[in-house]
Amino acid sequence: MIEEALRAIAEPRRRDIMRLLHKGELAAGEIASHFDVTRPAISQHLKVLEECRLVEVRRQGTRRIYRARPDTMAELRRYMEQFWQDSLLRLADVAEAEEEDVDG
Amino acid sequence: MIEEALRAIAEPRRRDIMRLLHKGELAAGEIASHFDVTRPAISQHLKVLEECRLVEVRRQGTRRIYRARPDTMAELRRYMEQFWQDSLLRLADVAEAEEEDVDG
DNA sequence: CATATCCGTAAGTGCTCACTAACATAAGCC
DNA sequence: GGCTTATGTTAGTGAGCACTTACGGATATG
Repeated sequence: MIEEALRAIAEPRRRDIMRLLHKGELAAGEIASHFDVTRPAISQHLKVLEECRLVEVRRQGTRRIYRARPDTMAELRRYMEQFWQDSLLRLADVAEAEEEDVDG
Repeated sequence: MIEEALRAIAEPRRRDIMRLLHKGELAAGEIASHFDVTRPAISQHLKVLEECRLVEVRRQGTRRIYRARPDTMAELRRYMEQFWQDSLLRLADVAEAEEEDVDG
């Protein structure tokens, strides 16, 4: 699930959509009006974002209001933080070890 | 460039490769031996990771030693942090505003 | 009910990509 | 120069995906 969220976020257009929603909730048509692609294309992106729980929808008359889900955003952030730590901290250790090799 | 790095990282197999390299540098064959896919598949992943500067290579005889690049990792991390902030902080504001709406 | 609005869905298309199998390249060893 | 080792590259394949066009469904309005 978090896997899907990461792949969803890796797509530029979907990040753009998320950035829009960070300013507040918007109807599907309002979101689509910000882009050059057709409305169905945005609708499909919204479906992907909804399925990985990065956004949620509520209906208001004929309109569908989308909003970002901070909980999933935070979850994804923690996942990435874990990845950075498994990376940067250990790489720092590696760098130190290599310096010792050079010095010794 | 940072775009490509994010897309590269979004692929599970490439994250697995990066996690291996976080423990220290490895030859291409050593990396491949950790996975069930063929060696060329790993070689192509390594090429992608190298092109977006997430890893770097050095040659040692017939072997090619790969290591992670902390600078690009850090750059990507900053990029994502920016994204989270454009997200979580603002969404917190939105939540407060909505609570006020409810209360008021 | 008829119409307009807002929006999702289905079908089709072209592109990207992860993977495999086969070949090519480069360095060490006899 | 042959032979082995280690690895990259090429061609081909199947799947996924972003996009468009055409259609369907649900809700307000007369």
